[in-house]
Amino acid sequence: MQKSQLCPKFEKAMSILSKRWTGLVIYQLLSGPQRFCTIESAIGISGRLLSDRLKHLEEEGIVKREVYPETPIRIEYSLTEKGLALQPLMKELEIWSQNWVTSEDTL
Amino acid sequence: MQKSQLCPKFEKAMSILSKRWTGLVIYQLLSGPQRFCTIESAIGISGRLLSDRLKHLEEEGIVKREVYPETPIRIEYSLTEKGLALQPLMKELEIWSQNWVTSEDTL
DNA sequence: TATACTTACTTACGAAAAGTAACTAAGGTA
DNA sequence: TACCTTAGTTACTTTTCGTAAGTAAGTATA
Repeated sequence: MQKSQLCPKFEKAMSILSKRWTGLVIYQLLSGPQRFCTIESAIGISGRLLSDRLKHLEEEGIVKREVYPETPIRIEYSLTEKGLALQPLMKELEIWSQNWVTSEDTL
Repeated sequence: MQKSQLCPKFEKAMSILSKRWTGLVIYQLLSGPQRFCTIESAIGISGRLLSDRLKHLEEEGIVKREVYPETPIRIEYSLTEKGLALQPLMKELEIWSQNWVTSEDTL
């Protein structure tokens, strides 16, 4: 097996998107900043994995985390400029899914 | 944990793209029909997983497989219309990666 | 005839990641 | 003190991945 011949930047971008749940987390955050439990129930991910994904997306500079010391505590996750820049891509995926994914596909 | 509130078609589309390697396989096939071993070395995937991914993409109607009984045998994989329709999305990912992925990110 | 070569896979198996559920920590409330 | 809320973490099982070796079909070579 050989090393890939692809552009490393593209490969990196794809590796972020092709990790399970990360795409959906980003998509969900495109509708605005929100807290942990909101994302959790919106996309149906478990706390264990959401915690992991948010941590990685923060490290990648795609998501930022802000703490509001209210009662009960509020921690909001939102997209950085880098994260928001994925909007056109998500739009294309919406278009493709509407045009090509049938209702039988979703069963 | 609750069920997701997202559009099922979009979720399905994302599930295809967020399975490891599928995005790269589709991207690679955008440059034209090609055989198993070409894809294998171009993106650095193992035969075991490439076989699995091509089978699934065929089931999804994104990839088609054609056998040419030459010597040695030639089996070509190419994108269907549904697969080709992912080109704009891949273009957006290229743009994003060029704008936002740094060379340090790729280390 | 037997051995080897090519492509396109498949099988076996240990390692890594994901899924589920229960648990913890911090802060406030009854 | 006991309990509630959010935001996680831990423990454990199941699924998926990665690596390497093996198989099958069809030539070609010694």
